[in-house]
Amino acid sequence: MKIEEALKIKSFESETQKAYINVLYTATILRGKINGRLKKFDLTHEQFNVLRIIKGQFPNPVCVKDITDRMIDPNSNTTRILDKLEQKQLVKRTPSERDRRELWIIISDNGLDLLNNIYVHFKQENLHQSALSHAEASLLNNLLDKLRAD
Amino acid sequence: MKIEEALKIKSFESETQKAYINVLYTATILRGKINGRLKKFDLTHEQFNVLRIIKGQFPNPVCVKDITDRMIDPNSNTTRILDKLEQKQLVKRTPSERDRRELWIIISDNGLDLLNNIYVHFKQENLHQSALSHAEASLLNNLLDKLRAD
DNA sequence: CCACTTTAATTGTATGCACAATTATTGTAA
DNA sequence: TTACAATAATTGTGCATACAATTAAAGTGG
Repeated sequence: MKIEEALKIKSFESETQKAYINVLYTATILRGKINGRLKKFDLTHEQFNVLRIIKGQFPNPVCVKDITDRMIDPNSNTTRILDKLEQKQLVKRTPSERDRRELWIIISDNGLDLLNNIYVHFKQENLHQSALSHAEASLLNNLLDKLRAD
Repeated sequence: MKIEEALKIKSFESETQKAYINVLYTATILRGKINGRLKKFDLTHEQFNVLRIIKGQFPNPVCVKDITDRMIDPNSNTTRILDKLEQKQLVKRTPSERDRRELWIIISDNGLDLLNNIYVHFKQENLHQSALSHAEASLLNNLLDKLRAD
C-alpha cells in the first residue's frame, strides 16, 4: 500500500518530506515483523541485534563500546540489553585483560545455538526474501545512504 | 556514509536484509534529527506527529481512533500522548456529540501557533531539502512501498 | 608524581513502544 | 428487551529510547 493511503495523508510538503515519513513508517512495520518472528525465541529486536553483533566477532570478545558502535540504534542502552542477555545466559561478561574500565563480552554456546535456530527459522519463513529484486534492493540502499547524508 | 561503513558490517545475507537494516538505521537517524529540531519547542517526535494529524482535520474534531489510524507508529499510546498535549494546552478533549464512547479532539490556538512556528523553523533550516532530487525521492518512496508489501 | 582530561561503562529519569486487559458504550440478533 | 458481540478509549506492565549525570580507570602534560 502506498504511504499516502496507509496513513491517509492527502498531501505532503515535498517528496523528501514524504520520504522521511515513509522511512519512519516502514521502519515501524519492519520492526513489528521482526519482533513478531523473534517472539517465540523470547528475544526483542534489539536483543537480537546485539547478540548478532557479539557473534560477529566470535571467538574474539567485544567490549560494550564495540557493540554500541555497531548498533542500529546506539541510543538504546547497551548495558541494560546486556543485562537481559546475561540473565538468559546467552552472553558472558568478564573483566578485560587490557583495560580495567572495559568488559569483555562473549557469546555463550546457548547464544550461538539460539542464533542458529533463528537463522534457520528466518530462512524457512523467507523473512528477507522480498518483493524487491536484488537490483531494486541495491538501489534502495543507495538512496537511503544518500538521504542520511543530509 | 554507506550502511556497511556506518555499522561496520562486513557482509549481509542478502541485499534485502541489508535494506532492512538500512531502513531501521536510517529511521533512527531521521528520528534523531527531527527530535533535535523539536527540542527547543519542547515536543517529542510523536507528540509533533499527533499534533500535526489533529491539525490536518482542523477545524473539524478528530477522535482517538482517527489519530491512531494515521500515526506513523500506531502502537505508541495515543491516549498518553494526548495527555501530554493536553497538559501543554495544545489540544482540547471534549465528549463526542454522536457517540459517548468517543472523544472529540481539537487543536487549540496555542497548538496552531506552535505548529506554524515549527514549520517556519523547519523551512529556515531546510529540514526536508535533501541531497535527493525529486525523482530520486519519488523512486525511494516507491521502493519503500514495495518493501512493505512483503 | 600529580592535576587534568578523556574514555568505558553504568545509572537515573522521563517518555515511547508493544501488547494484553479492562471499562463503557453501541450495535445486533434471538 | 435482553444477551452477546463489536467498538472506543483507557489502563497496566515490561522493555526500549533519549539524554544527562556519575563512577572508575587510563592517558597526558607539567
